[in-house]
This record gives sequence, C-alpha cells and structure tokens, in this order.
Amino acid sequence: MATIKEVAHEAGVSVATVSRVVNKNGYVSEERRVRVVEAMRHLDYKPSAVARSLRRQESLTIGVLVPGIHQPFFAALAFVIQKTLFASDYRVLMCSSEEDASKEAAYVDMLLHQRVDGVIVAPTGHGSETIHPLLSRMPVILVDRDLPDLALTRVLADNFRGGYDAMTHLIALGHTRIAVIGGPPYSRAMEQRTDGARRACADAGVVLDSSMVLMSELSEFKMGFELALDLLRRHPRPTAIFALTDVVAVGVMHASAELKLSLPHDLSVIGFDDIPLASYIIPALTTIAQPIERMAETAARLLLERLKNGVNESFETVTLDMKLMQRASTAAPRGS
Amino acid sequence: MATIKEVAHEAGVSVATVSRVVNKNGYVSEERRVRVVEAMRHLDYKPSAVARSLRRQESLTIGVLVPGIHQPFFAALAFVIQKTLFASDYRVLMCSSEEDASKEAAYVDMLLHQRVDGVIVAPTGHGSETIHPLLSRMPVILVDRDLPDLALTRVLADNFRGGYDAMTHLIALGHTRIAVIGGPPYSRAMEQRTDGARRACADAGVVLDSSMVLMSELSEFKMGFELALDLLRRHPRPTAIFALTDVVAVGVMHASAELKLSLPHDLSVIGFDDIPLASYIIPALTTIAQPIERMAETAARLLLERLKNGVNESFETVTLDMKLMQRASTAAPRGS
DNA sequence: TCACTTTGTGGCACTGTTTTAATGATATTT
DNA sequence: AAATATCATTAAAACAGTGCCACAAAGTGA
Repeated sequence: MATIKEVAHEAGVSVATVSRVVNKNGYVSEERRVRVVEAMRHLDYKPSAVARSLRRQESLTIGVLVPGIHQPFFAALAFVIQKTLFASDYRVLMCSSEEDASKEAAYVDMLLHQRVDGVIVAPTGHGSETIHPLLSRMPVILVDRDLPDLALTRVLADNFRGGYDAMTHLIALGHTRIAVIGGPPYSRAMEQRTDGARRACADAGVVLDSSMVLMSELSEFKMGFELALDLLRRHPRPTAIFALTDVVAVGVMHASAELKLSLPHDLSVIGFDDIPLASYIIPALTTIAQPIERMAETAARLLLERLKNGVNESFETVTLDMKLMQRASTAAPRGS
Repeated sequence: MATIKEVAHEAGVSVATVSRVVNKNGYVSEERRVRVVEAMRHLDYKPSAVARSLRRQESLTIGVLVPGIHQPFFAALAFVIQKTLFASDYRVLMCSSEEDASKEAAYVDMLLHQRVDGVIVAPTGHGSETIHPLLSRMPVILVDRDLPDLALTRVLADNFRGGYDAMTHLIALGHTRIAVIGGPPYSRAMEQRTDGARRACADAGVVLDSSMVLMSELSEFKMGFELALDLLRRHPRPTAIFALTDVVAVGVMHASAELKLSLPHDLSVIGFDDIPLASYIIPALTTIAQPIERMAETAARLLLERLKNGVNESFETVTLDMKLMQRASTAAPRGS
C-alpha cells in the first residue's frame, strides 16, 4: 500500500506537506494542495491508522466489554455504543466475556496491549479486580452492572425501582403467590431488581418465600424454562412469575405452554428489559423497559467528554428511569 | 505506560534482549531472561501492539463486515467468528452496515485505514463495488450472501436446497395455497431460497402465484408482521407461509395471533435459520437450520490459512448443508 | 592449533506518520 | 530601508517496537 513518502515523491513535495494536506492543518499553497490530492488519488493512498496511532499516542479505538454479546440487551447496548462512537471517528473493539471472569481479565489485558483510548464496560460482576488495571491508565465508563467499590463514572438503570414496580404491578393485579427468577446472581443489577421486588412485597404485606426466588448462572431461554418448570410443578404453584430478564421470561412462557397452562389466566409473567421480541411474542410480554439507547448514548458521550477534556477526577453517576410496559402476559389470577 | 526502553534500562540490558525475551526467540541467557521478566513485572510492561504492528507490517486484526449485527443469524455468525479468531490471537473489528451500501463502503474504507490483515464479509448484496477495494490488498472470505462476479473464497449455505426442502415440507403436508415472504430482495441468499421454493412448487405441480411472494427491505419482526397481515386478510387466504428467516416467521406468528388464527391448524409457518428462539417460541417453529457455527468456523479457518500461507490464487467455494427441523408450527391444512 | 559452529549480546536501521524547529520568501509596518 | 509579521516549506526527530548484522566468547572436531 502506498505510503506518505511515495505520495510526497509523486507530488514533488515533502512528506510534511502531504501530512498537512491530509490533516487539513498548517499552511499549504493551493497549487501544491491540488498536486498532493491528485497524487493521493492516483496512488490510492490511505493514511496508516497504525503509524498515526503510534506517533499521536492515541489509537482512536475504544474497548467495549460486555458479559455476553448474544444476550439481546447487551447486543443492543453494544451496538448503539459502537454506532455513537463511530460517528465521532472512534473504532470499537468488542469483547464478550461470556460471564467468565478469566475471559474478562484476558480481554482487559488485550485492550491494554492494543492501547485503546478508553473503555466502556458492563462487568460480569465477579469482583472488580479484573477491570482494575484499566482505571489508572485510561477513562473507563461503567454501565448496567455496578461495582460499588470502584471510583469511576457510571451509567446505571434504576434497577431497584424497576424491580419494585414489576412486583407492585403483580400485587396490584391480586397475586400473592409470586416467584422471582433470573440471573446471574453475582450481577448487581439482578440483585437490585430482586431487592426492589422484596421491598414491594414487604410494603404490600405479601410474603415472598425464599424458595420462590431462584437464580440461574446465565440469562438464557433454557434457564428460564428449567427454573419455571420446577416452580410450576409445585403445589400450590405460583400464579405469577417475575422474570428478571425478558429472555428468561420467554423460557418461562415456554415452560407454561409445556404444562398446558394458559397465559395470562393460569399464570402471569412479567419480564425486564423490553427487548424487541417482547412486543412480538404471544402473548405480548408485560415488562419493565430499560432505556437501552439512552444508556448507550450516555455512556459513549461521557467517555468522549473525558477523552476530550483529559482525565477529570470528578466522577458522576447517571441513573436512568425504567418504565412499565403493560401488555398481555399479566392479568388478575384465576378466581380472584 | 512503560516502554521497552525503560524495561531494558531497568534490567540493565539492551532493548534487543528485551524484545527477544518478549517474543521468545533468539538466544538469551537464563540469568538475563529472569532479570528482564522481573523488570517487566515490576514496571507492569505491556508491549505496544501498535508499535509492533507498524514494524511487523501486520496488525493481527481482521475486519468482520455483516449487513446487520442485530439480526440473530448474523449476531451468532459474527460471534463465533470473533471467538475462533481470538483463539488464534487475532482481534476483530466488527462492522454492521445495516443493509446500507454506503455504510458498507465507509466501513471498507475504515478497514483499509486500519490495515487489517484480512476481512470476512457477509455483504449487503447491493453490488460488489463496495468490497472490491479490499480484494487486491488482503485475503477476503465471503459468507452467507454470494456475489457471483467476485473471485474469492466463499462459505455458503445451500440456500436453494433449503428453500426447496421448506416448500416440499409444506406441500407434503397437503398445502396448496402457500405464500413466501422475507427479504431483503437484493440478498442472493433470499433469492436462492425463493428459487428453491419455486422449483419445489413446479416439481410438485403446485401453483405459486407471484402475488403470494412478497419481499421486504429488511428482515425484522415488523416486516413479517405487516406482510403477513396483508396476506392473511385476503380471500381466500394462504394456508401456509414460508418465511425466509425465523425473525420474519415470528412476525408472521404475531400477525396470525392478531387475526385470531390458531397455529398450526389455521396456518402453517415455516422459518429459516434456526435461531435459538425458534425452539422456544410457541408453537415451536419448524424451520430450516443453517449450520451457523460451521459456517463461522469454516470462514475463520479459511482466512487463517490464507494469512499463514500467503495469498494463494486458487479460490474455493464451501457449500454447507441445511437441515429441516420439524417442530410444531406446521401441520396439514384444516379440512384435509 | 586452526577452522567452524553455537550461544549470547548490543547497535542500528527501519516501519509510516506527526510535529517541531529552522529557513526562506513575501508583505506590512516603522 | 530596516524591522517585523505572515505564509510556505523542508529536514529531522520522535513514537515503540523488530530483526538483521557484527562481534565475542565458548565449544567442537580434525
């Protein structure tokens, strides 16, 4: 591939002049500028981002580290982040740790080697040591899952409130035998949703038996299916299930179909996230909508600000609101 | 961040020796090796991938360009590619063109600037000019959607056969008023599935009216929903719909629920891809399974081979088989 | 002992770009 | 006319590594 030197030679100028033309800074006469542009076109010159990164000591690359890119929530989040950063001329190295702390650590190490300019991380939640090496070297924005012991800027959803609202919705419909399932358990987001649900029960005087709160290692269809099957075979069975993610909720719906239960009359299901599928599955899933786009854009914007203004010592926490999306998967329990 | 020079100074050796230790090549006495390793640990040294890339003239980065990363099929494909390449020490720059040829071209340009070592591309299908600039400069592997006019290595699924099998399945159940919907129309994969379906009809003596073949610009829930609504309001309405992707099939299922049709008795639906959701949605979706993992791994492996052996002029085409997954969304038409 | 190989180490050129300092030319002010 | 800006350009020094070459010491075989 053509280098700046070849372009300079072709145009009969110095490399410095070509550099100035490429970067549109400094002084260069119109006549030479045209000659250079012509030479670049002729040689099909593309400036090397790697040489530029080395010289400028910035890679215009940022790392995005999520616990599972095939989870619709993180897929959507990561995609919007990528899109927002790309619009500001940043590349993204996408890393999915698969809920595995050692993979997370391996990706952090890789990002350090790559000399990324910053990182947006939704951590697994297995402790904060894995992402610690990043903090002293570059701006880091935390999203979705909190790690309370870290000093950095966060963008979080109000998970406690979301959990509270979900449970309150079920209670208001008349449910009293309610189960909560989801995971992974070390996710602070899941924990807060569960805490919110517990508080809602306490406030309403409803008993939330601890045998009705089940956590799975992953948030997948299969987990929701298996946990729900277990719950729905009990006597008496719960009349409502709060699934901590929409994906788990879909698994629950599958389990209830397997047992020939009809939704929402035999069982109410409420999810969490509001992924696109939620409004297309049948019955349409009542869920707590996370502001995924706003979370992603906010995280990207905060990172860009830090990159522009240099590392600032004042950290902030942005907390975004959730919204109940009432659809067809929840109703009053049969016989009430 | 510490440089190799600082490490060399700390260990009291030359940078060449440090380099040899880092890359485990050349001769280094055990005594010095230990001193160097100790200095690296002490200074928390991470070799700069960017400096190394510049000097070695290879970035260990490869571009993955898909038409839509939020489509479950491409998400799964891209993820397995990334995973496979990461295991061979390659980083991935993930690019989603959103079915937009100009974005595709912009990403290609970006990948050229980044000096990626190779690209795996599932093109939009809007002509081959956009990816043409890559061909002369690096190995490129094409997946999923063919561009027949290009000389390169391809990994394709047997879409014609898949379409043929899907339609044959519906015909064997006794359906004669069958519709085909999906998209985007410029995707050669979709075209081939449709052609396969047409051939199956011809072979079986079933008439596939062209008014029953509807293409949408995107493959999303919404498109399936809207097209199906249109079809199902006709008189007489089709008794079966072949959705060219599972995502579209979910939209079809939503539309049939909207019209209070019961699946599979009032309407049979068959999809294509076999995304994880297909077996969890209710009724479980009969579909043509694409070997997503094998496609991804094959593409990654072929690229790695080309990177290792230098650019070979002999291109190959790998075609993978599909498999009918018979589930609960298809049955004989009512009254037959 | 000589010729040759193996082992161990440092020096330096090189990768493609940006940027600083230096220099010259031209225009503007004293 | 001299001093001073302003404009235009180039040479050269980074940036952080790699890898070739030279050289030295030590080992090997005849």
